[in-house]
Amino acid sequence: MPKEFIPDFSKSLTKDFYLQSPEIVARALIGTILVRQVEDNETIAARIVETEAYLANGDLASHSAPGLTMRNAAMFEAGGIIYIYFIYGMHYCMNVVTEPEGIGSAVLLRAAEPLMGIDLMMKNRNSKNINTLCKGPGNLAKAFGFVKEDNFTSLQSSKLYIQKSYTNIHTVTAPCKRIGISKSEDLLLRFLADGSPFITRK
DNA sequence: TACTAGATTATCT
DNA sequence: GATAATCTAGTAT
Repeated sequence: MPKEFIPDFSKSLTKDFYLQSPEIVARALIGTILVRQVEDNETIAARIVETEAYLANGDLASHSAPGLTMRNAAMFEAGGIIYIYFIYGMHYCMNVVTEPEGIGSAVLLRAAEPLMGIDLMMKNRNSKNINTLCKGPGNLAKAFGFVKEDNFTSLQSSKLYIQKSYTNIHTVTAPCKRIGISKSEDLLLRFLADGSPFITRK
């Protein structure tokens, strides 16, 4: 960890950023910091080290592929909100919605490096291993305390935002195959912070 | 280190 | 009624 992280809402990513294509956003999010304020003024923050893009077109693995449904509605909103879904009967996953309204794309946050509120993350995860607190989309969402009620939440409020990175401690790897999908497997839409010990796997 | 099974339920066909 | 953008613990190698 290079230096202490200081949350600063004025450095949060703007609406325009989220209106870009999911591939651009997924790559650019590596190294940025997800910040969430919880009730008693405690702050949870973690540096994003792994993302996957889910496209509006030609991507059968995307939840948006079958068109608008009850579940994926958040993906069809304008970029800059989050899409939370429940999977395998027990896990939530957290996505950043991208592109303008009606398109249907998002970026799945798969792993992050805990920076602040680590005690709270440990409590949420019921684990003391800092290396795995936010490793994997289900774990990341759990560490941050995301639940289905957080679906559609804006990323442009002081309660929840993504802050620009202030150092480039990692380079972003060339895109590779996404994890855990059975359709459109060959699309290279997964981005990693090179050499980070917090990513799910090489 | 590598693979496998089991947990468990909202959502869509 | 089948499936799923997962995780963990267990057993095998």
